[in-house]
Amino acid sequence: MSDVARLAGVSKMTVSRVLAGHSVSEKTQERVRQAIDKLGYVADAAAGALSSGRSEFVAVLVPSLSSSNFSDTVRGLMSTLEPHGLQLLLGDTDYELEREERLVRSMLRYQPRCIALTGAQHTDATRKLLERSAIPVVEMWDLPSKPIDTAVGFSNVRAARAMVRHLAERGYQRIGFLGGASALDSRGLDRLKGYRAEIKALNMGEPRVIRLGESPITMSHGAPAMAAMLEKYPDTDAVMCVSDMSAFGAIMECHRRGLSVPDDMAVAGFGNFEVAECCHPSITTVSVDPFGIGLRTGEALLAALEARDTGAEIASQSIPIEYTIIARGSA
Amino acid sequence: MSDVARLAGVSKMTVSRVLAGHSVSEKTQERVRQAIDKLGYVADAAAGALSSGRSEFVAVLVPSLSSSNFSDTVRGLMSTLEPHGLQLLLGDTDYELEREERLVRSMLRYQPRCIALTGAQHTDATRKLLERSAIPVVEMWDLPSKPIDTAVGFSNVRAARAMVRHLAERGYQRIGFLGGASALDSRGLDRLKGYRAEIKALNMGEPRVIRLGESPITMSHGAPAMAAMLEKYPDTDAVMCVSDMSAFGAIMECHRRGLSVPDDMAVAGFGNFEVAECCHPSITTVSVDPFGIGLRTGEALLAALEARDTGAEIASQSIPIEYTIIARGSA
DNA sequence: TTGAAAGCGTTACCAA
DNA sequence: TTGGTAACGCTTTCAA
Repeated sequence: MSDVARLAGVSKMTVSRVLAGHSVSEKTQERVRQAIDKLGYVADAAAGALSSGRSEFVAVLVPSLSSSNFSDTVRGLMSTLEPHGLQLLLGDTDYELEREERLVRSMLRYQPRCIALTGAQHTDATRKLLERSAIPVVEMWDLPSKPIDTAVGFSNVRAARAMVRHLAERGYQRIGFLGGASALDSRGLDRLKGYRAEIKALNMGEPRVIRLGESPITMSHGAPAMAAMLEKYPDTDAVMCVSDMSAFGAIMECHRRGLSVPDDMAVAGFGNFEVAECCHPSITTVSVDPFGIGLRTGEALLAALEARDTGAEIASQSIPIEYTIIARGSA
Repeated sequence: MSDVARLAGVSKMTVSRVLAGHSVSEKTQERVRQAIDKLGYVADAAAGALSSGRSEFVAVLVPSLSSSNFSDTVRGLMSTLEPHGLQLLLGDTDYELEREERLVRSMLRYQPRCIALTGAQHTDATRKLLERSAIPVVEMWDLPSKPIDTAVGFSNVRAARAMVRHLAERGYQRIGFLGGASALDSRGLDRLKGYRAEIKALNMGEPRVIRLGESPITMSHGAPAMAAMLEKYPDTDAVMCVSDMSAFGAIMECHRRGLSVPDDMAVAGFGNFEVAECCHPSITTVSVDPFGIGLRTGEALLAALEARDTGAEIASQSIPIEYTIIARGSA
């Protein structure tokens, strides 16, 4: 910056002002810009952050980058935050709370302006770290009963209950659930909880649950899970899956066995992934809006930062994201 | 840090040394750690970077976060770089060279230690920026004829040619190509180029090309593209698709029309996405290794940094990633 | 509209 | 093994 200042014949401060868009006469601005171009000068953001006491980082933690659910949420966040010059610090927790804690600790070292996490479950140490950092926090994809600060999401329990009701209304009597075995995917566990609750509420007998494989649930989870279901509860007439991914795999397994979907076996998914619309039969599912969760989270974060700047006290809130049952060919 | 030092009864420098793992007596270390815990002190990475003149950032640019291809590459990068305490700065160029340039410019402000880009195409300004920054650069997913520095990828042209040969060897005579319309997806364009070249080399007549929709190519691109192909070249007996995603959509469209795959119409994909293995019929495809590209890129980056530290001059190289044709049911 | 000086929180360097 | 001092490159603040 000194070099630029010297070449333009001004002080460092003037260069700084030009870069920040503060009031500088046209002529001076022009000269400074030319000097910048000539030297290929790029301002050091770390120094700026240190000096001004405010970074332009937003920390974001998702359980898995390879699930389109979460990568879409990240895209939503990016599209909201980038225009404000904010830079995402992205971390993949791999569904592990300890990894989340490690990542939070490591990211906090960059003094992010705010942070978005996935889910309601965090280690005590994570909570303490966040509290101490005193920055705005948003929990995504869930509506925790005791949110740390703000939350943007929906109740996976209720969404799963709605799907069971949907299947029951369509006349299916012996409804099973295909989920993951991981004790760490709390969205998945909530869906299972919802399934159990509604089966009980509707007096539909013993729950029929198959749990197979680690999160993130992929297509290849579906086939063996469906096979296990048919083995254990041969008279099942419908299954709801924790994800469209496994629903797709389950349908393929039915095809392979010569079972017609939905006549011999109805299948429902969760998430409204692209495959649910494109495959045959298309998959009845719960449509959620991952990109929208990212957008709304971004907006909530911006609002919190704005409030902080103006000194306004902002009430932390839980922002519900709509979901809908989409009835298609598979159920 | 001063607070910690005071509480532990040492100087700031000693605290800094404890954090950096430099030689400090056991006893002192213990006291310092206790003080850190008690105060919940978190070192400021920006200040450290400023002082030491080296950040812990690695800039990474991909065309699209929603393609599992690239999110897997990002995961590969993360898994290699995180153990070394490096933090990814991730950017999504949305297949736009100008956006890439903007992102590079913005990321360079954080003084990343090195940078990974996707593809061989960049604006002149981007190239100049990278040159000026004088940090190690890796281009991924391609083997440019004039790499900026290091490259990790494979020839999409050759891979596509290999697929055409595979189909020809299987006896298909009238082979078409289903690709995207985007002029910016150079991996896609290279595959088209390879298709044309091999069709010509094998004397298979006029190329039959349908180009529809923007990148990233998704499942929903496939059905209309297949429809257009049947409209324009009704006697086509095989199509190769720029991606497994559109191949899946194309197969669904065949099912809808009562065409048997592969008897009435063979379909091949590209990428060996999960759906290619799980759907029915399973899809013949080119298996590439997106996670491996990320891994190797991370290793190349680490090697370059290492070399820089030891003062060794490292020759920039092009690292080829293997791909293979996987023959399955669809072709 | 512009400039000078102080200071942000850390690490490099040299001295003890 | 430890401590003091001077930077790192910027922005804030105050003065002109």
